[in-house]
Amino acid sequence: MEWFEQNRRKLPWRKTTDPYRIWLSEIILQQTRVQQGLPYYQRFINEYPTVKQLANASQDKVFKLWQGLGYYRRAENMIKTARIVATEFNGVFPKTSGELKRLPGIGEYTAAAIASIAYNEKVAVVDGNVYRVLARLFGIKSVIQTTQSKKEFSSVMLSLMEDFHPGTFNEAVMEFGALHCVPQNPDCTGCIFNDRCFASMHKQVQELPVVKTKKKKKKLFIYYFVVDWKNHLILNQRKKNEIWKELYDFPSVEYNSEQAGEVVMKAIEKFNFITPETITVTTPFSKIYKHQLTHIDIFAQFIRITSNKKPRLKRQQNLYLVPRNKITEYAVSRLVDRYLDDVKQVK
DNA sequence: AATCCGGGGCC
DNA sequence: GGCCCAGGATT
Repeated sequence: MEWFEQNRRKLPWRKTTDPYRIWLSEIILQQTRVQQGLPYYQRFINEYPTVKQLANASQDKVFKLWQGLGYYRRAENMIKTARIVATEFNGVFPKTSGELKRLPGIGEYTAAAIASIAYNEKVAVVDGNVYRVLARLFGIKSVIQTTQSKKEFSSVMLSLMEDFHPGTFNEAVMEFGALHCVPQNPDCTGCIFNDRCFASMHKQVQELPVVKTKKKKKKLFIYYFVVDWKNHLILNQRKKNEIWKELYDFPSVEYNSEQAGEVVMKAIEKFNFITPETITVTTPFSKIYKHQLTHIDIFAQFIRITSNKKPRLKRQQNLYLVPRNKITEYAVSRLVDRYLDDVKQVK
């Protein structure tokens, strides 16, 4: 707690106990570094200072503001929760971790964070920082991210919390993990726990915490069709339970292996909104864009198609004919954003 | 309990 | 190129 007092970063959500702002910061910071989330937090607070204003926002605007942050289900659940709080709770977030956890996008960690920071409830947070700091300090060798170890670390946190302010104590452990007890090459000789840290004394800093072995990455090959009709492009909103849910991209075909050009050309016929006789396909295709996600390596190629007949779009296909100069109003993945940057005449 | 979901920065 | 981040929902 003394270390935290002296070393804490000045972060905007630390200037307030407003549950809305605490909640917003926690949603943004799920699996996201503070430095990456910071500008997004500022933009959301500027645009939507209260939960009711966020609840009244359109999904498209919220997703555009969220663009580039990843894990887009967070944005979807964030809107849901904002609307529930605005309508069912009259704009006031529930005051216990148990009730908070029932809201979409709020799990054990986030419920504990909000309840302890905004409402002084004595509950412990367990995040990546907590796992690392406690595992090293006390030599806890349980494999993290199992239901059992989550409870174990939570109980250790509670035994340490004593009568400190719960929210401040939770933040202190996380901040210590984020700034000092970092994953790689921490400064153990300059550490306040130097004389009693299990990992440091037993030279197991690199081995702790014990993490599950990672699964092998899959590969995904996406061939995008950029269909142009009279300065309009066809956008596709991804709706299924797949990557980039709710974001916009172009009609595409996806494979788990690289495909020959003829196969891709043949695939165009499956799109019933254009007819092969009235289109011109520009060759060669674009360069291959490599895009790395946590669990997939994506290889994408963009194929420009000019149509001299108006595409027939059905609403249920989630396809939209959009004027070129309006494309920037739609939230897209970083992959598509990168492509649009490369061909600015489209953007 | 296992699996899926983004993007970025650091070493 | 691997690691991991103020995790949650679904299966």
